[in-house]
Amino acid sequence: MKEQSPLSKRKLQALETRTRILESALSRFREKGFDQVSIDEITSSAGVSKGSFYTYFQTKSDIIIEEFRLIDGFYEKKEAAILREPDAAARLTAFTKHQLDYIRKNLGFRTLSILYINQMSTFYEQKILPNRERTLVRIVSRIITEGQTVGQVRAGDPVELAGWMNRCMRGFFLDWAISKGEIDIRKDGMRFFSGFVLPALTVGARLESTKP
Amino acid sequence: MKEQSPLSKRKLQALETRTRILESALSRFREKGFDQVSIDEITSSAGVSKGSFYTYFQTKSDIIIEEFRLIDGFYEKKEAAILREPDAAARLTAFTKHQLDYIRKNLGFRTLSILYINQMSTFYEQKILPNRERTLVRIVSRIITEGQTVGQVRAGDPVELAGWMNRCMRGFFLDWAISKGEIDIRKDGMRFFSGFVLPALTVGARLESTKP
DNA sequence: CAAGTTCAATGACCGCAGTCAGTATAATAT
DNA sequence: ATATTATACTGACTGCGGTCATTGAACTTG
Repeated sequence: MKEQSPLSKRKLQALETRTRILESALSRFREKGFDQVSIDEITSSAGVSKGSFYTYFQTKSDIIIEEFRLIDGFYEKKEAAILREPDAAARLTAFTKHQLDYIRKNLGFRTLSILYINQMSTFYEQKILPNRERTLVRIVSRIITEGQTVGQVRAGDPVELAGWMNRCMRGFFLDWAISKGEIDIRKDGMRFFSGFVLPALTVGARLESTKP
Repeated sequence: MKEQSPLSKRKLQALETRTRILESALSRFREKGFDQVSIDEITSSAGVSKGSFYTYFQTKSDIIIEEFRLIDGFYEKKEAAILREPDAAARLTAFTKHQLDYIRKNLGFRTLSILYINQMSTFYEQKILPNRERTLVRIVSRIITEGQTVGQVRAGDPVELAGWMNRCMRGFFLDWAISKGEIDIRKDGMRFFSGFVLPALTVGARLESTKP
């Protein structure tokens, strides 16, 4: 019998094993927290050996990376709603609101910390944070480009500006992670964005001087 | 009895032990790198037991924190030179140049990574990064205050603005750490500062629109 | 079919950060 | 002086992330 599927029995089993490990890990992380779950626990619960974990993931925290990829899908779903906003400033603000909400509700500062630590530690790898290919940069640079054509956004390479805005927000997320969630991510995050980041981008919102 | 000499024999020995551990650790870190040096190596070289390490430091990376405190002294030494610059923009630029230089030459991205990881991991805290008491914030907020009185800097709470500027730069340092030093800290750092952060602060440097 | 090759899977093993019950000794009380 | 308390210090021990030589099952080749 000719197998149409590109997945041979071997590949299928491998994928199955990988999925078992991934789901075992994620469900346990959610239940007890990353630090409270050992690789041995993950693998024995998944019914595989410890070594198998390392055929599919390079470090324990790589599991978290997997979950983080979902955020791009989230942005894509919100894109249409964001572009419905009337001007560039409102669009960027809406984007940031969605971002803060997603991170607060779906990631949390612990997961974010693990992500940052992973990105700084591992060498071989998947730099997902300052990656220009990401949906995040795509959407923001699109808003910027369109804003420039109608004179709402300052001049400059849209991709670079999007990266810079993104970087500033990353600074905020780092502060949030360090504060262990003590900072109010929505309130302080939006205040920082509206009060500092957005003015660096938009032309309309003139910076006021204290001297007339 | 309340009265106590700060130099009792006991305290002296304790301080001596602490110093021995600290210096053994720092010299070995510089020689072989943080990850390549074990606590056992540090303590046996210092002629003390492993347990002693943990009477003076809570984690291995706490040693790094110690070194990081020196940066405040560096800023203090540069303060006068920075304030010799003619206007707020030049002062903030000079400050940032010094900061980038110090971090590049004296810390490096590996040490910075360890610092960030430490700050995100440890709970019993010494939050030295987003700390409003730090020299960094003091100097920058002073520049901002003075800049506001002569109409060069936008309105707003100087301490908050200094914290925000600082936060943006922290976003850059995080990117630098993640990139493993691939980013050119001076070139890209100054471009980011001059092109994005400074315009968010100053009134003089008007943001240009592409539409006239 | 058998012989050879690939690679998923194994689990004993290692190195190391961090712990803690116990010891030694300085400071203080009697 | 002796007893008591405080604390610097010890090092065997634990738990866990990560490694790797080996095994055997799924594939390929002849």
